Amino acid sequence: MNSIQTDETEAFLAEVCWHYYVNELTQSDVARVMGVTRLRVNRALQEARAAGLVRVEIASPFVARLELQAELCRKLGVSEAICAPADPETHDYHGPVGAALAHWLEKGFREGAWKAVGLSWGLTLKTAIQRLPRMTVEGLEVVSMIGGTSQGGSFNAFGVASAMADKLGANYSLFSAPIYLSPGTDRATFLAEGAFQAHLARLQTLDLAVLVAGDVTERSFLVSMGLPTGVTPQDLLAAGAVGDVLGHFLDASGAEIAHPINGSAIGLDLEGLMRVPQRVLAAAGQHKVDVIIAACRRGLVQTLITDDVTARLMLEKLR
Amino acid sequence: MNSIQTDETEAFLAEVCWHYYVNELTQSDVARVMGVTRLRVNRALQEARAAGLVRVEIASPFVARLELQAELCRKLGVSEAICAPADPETHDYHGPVGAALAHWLEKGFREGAWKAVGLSWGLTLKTAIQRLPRMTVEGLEVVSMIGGTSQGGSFNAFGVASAMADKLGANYSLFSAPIYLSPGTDRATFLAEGAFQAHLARLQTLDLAVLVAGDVTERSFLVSMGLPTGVTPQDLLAAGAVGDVLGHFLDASGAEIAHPINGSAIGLDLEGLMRVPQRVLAAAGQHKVDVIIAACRRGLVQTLITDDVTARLMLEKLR
DNA sequence: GTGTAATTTTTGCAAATGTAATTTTTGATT
DNA sequence: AATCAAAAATTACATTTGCAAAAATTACAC
Repeated sequence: MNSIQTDETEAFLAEVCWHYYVNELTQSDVARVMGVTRLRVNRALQEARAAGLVRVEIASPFVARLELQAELCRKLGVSEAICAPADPETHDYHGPVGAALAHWLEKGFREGAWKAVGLSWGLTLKTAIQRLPRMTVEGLEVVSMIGGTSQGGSFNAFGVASAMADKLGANYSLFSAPIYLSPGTDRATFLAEGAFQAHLARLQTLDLAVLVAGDVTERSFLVSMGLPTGVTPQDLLAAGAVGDVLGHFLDASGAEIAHPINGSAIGLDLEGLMRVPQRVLAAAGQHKVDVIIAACRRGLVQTLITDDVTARLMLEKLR
Repeated sequence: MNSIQTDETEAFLAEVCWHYYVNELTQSDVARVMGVTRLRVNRALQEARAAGLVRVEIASPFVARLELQAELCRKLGVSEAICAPADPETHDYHGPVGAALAHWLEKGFREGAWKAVGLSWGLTLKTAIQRLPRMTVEGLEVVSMIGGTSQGGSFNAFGVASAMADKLGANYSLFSAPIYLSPGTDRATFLAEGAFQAHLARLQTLDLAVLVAGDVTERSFLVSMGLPTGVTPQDLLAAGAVGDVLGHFLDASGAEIAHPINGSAIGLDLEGLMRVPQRVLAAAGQHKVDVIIAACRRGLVQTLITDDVTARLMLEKLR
């Protein structure tokens, strides 16, 4: 073996570290003061660090969040995770998460990262777009990735896409269609319509998909207002669903559940979504923990934006 | 003013520090990951350090002693201070301090730093010499700097000098004289004696003086056995004495007290001592706190060897 | 003493860091 | 819209650090 011999006494290590870190001498100076060679000082510092003799502490509340984010990246396999600070009182996640998404989007737009942005819809997304500053993004196109409900107001597909386009001085296009085909309608026939074809083509050119996630309770607008006639939340739960992304219901492992509803969703399917180069998911809340995990496991998510409370719940679940 | 504008948010600073210190990226990599320039990372790190955001902690019991030593250097104006670890039970300082002095001397001898070493005498010094390893120091001369008492055994001037010379294979020379002239004896006449003249000449060539300090109580052998007839500890205390170095009694400020005894000491006087290029004082114990401080204030001491208990007592006094 | 092995020190160099000068960009003002 | 001032990025360079190869020293066995 050729491992270099390094076994200085702790007193020596401590003194080297002390001169170097506390007194802020250079390694050369430490060597001179202590009457040894610079090499030994250099090695001593490495040994001390390896032995955990020196511990750097970063005294900032932000560090906890950074650690949380890194842990999320590791455990969920996403390449970026952002934890907005949740309001611990109300745990109204829409505010912080919306702001974080807005900030993230703003940065990207400013860098000119995207020309065609695909949107889903929901309260989280609406909040984010509200907080987006008014700015001009040259040649940007906002494209809705799924159909909308007939009700639902400003957080519906129409409201979300138009609000964003308005904020950014962009054009937008959306499906003039419900989320789900009614049972019996032939999907191919329906989509053969010229307007839909043009829109579907646009979806192939997206360079960013902004996703949200819904759970399978009445809290989800999709569930409470958008499900096709005859489909109940209980059906979906029975099929293993933990929530939806773009109207496609996933089980805990991230696979689409075996239920006809996934075949009748109007819009970009998950395979198509995977071809969009950049994908961000903004979602938070205790009830969404499972679907967020599922979406990440499915590999849909590159950037996850959530809040610290939800993040901790997810990590707890993944432990 | 031309102070560069650096006012990053704490979140930014924390993230930079986190990547740099926790993840151990280089500054360039941090810059790349965070999408900023290396310069900003570099500045951020400096700002964070300046703001106390990063705190390096050295987890070692030795650090406390290093800090103690640095504090002693600063407060006492000595260039080197060594605190041996005292036995907190017995607080027998002779062992640790003796060992520390022995170690310090051994290092110097090994480097061939000295050719002529001046000694005082006392228990501390005797202990140190006992712990000195047997070694050969080419051409070394051991010289006693003061006279001795007629009693006192192996810690007396004779015992100390001969023991050290024996350990180091050196020659030694000493005063065949008491510490103090009896009242009435003329100093000049007494020292005109040929043997003394030769010895005094040797004292001019010393390159190291090994000093100890005594207090003004019966615990000091000098006080209990060596004082000239008619001089009592009370006399000395009344004159402001806090202890002695080389038989010269000092007041709290380090000045020699106005008492005839300082004029009748046989040996190197303090002015002569100051001409010895290197001077080390080994002393510890609660009762010696004042005299050690005094000796340092007088500028007699370059290297102070004591124990941590005494060190803390001294710093407490100097606060 | 002599040779050999192990260790330490020296030396050299590439990478990383700290810093200042220059250029570019940005934002504000007119 | 043009101009200016301020801020930021780029560039360039000196210092410091990390690391490996070569040289010197030391330790040890014979």
